[in-house]
Amino acid sequence: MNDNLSMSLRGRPKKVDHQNVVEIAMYLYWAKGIQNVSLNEICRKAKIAKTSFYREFDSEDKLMELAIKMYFDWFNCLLAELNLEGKPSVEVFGMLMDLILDDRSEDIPPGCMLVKMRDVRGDKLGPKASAQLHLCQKQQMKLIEHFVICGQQHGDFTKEISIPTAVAYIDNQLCNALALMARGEPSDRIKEFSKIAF
Amino acid sequence: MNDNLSMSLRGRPKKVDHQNVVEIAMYLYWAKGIQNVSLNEICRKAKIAKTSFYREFDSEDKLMELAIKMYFDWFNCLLAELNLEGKPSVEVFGMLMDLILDDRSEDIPPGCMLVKMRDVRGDKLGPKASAQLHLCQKQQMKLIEHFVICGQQHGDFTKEISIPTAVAYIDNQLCNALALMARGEPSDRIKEFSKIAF
DNA sequence: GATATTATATACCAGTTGGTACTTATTTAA
DNA sequence: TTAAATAAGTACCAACTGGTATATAATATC
Repeated sequence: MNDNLSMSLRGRPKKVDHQNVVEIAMYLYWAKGIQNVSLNEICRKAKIAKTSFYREFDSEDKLMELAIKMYFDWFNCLLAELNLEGKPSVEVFGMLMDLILDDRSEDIPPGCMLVKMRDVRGDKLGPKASAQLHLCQKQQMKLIEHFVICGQQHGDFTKEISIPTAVAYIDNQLCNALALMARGEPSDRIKEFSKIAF
Repeated sequence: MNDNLSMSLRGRPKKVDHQNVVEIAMYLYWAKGIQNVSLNEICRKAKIAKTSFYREFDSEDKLMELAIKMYFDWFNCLLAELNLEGKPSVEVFGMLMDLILDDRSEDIPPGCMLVKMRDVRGDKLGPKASAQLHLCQKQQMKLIEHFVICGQQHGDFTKEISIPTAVAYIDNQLCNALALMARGEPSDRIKEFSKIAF
């Protein structure tokens, strides 16, 4: 039932499934936007009492942090499966675009949770969630930078454009495509856009 | 004091300034996002009681509708001043981009109110505000379409790209630039982006 | 001055939010 | 069997939301 290693042997056994609650929160945040999901709703969907929630997590802020982290880990698994390392830049960014434009399986919300959170006002997020979000965004930029530098070393890029500009431009294009997907734009149109843009 | 033409002569003279309330609401919606402004806050800032508000307007939804309309009218005035009609496409879209990238005067919030509302969930807006928003967005697209068609007739565009695609692409680029401005991105970077994109 | 008319102000409504005392249920160990 | 330990459930908190019933203040006409 509960495979938590640090569980104590005595007392009433817990029913709340920590990971399951984070997962439910993640999907809700992802699908509806983090601003449009209340803690009460999460408890209702996860079928736990709010008191049980507060025994397991210390605040809503903490739950958001964990949900963002879970999303980012999932996303990095997807990336790892693509085996991008060593591939030419055109192929790398083509595969990233395909990943974005891919029709998702039934349960996965459209768009990217992190992209959707780009424009969330800073004062609406707690310190933990805010820090986690910035960390993810920084790592994402680092990843793009890595592939830009690799590409430039292989002569895939014109040297007229500086690396920071190229990184920001590509990040912007990918985020833009994700935002369009989230908005329900047909993927072939987005593909056209990206073809023009690159 | 009150220059409303339809005011009645009898009874206690009203203090609430209709236009002023709409204006305050517009700036708050514009600056903070329509989801992050409550009616109570507007009343506080406009220094009127909520009952006075409900005497003047019939609902929050109505106020949002009026605020969106006021914004759109202001925006169209700006456009009219540019005298775009008859100019070649490159110049038209260059001027639009300059308008976007222009450092605004002290009191005007960054970005575009309508662009900020693009990703607001439909169920968070009342029917009136929702309808007004869609109307504005449709008119905006029509305007871009107008300039695209004009440009294509003058041979400014390659015919390889269909008109709907070109319209959507340009709209997307402009909205994107506005979103970047709202996010605080430096305008010279955005200018670089748009140079690459066009 | 009395009265009709209109606007404002106080105080409330039910519903939501994140968060918490306190009681009750379920388990293990003594 | 009983006591300790742990978790769940009920019922609440203050602060906020959009919206309103009702009392009161200020004006014009009679």
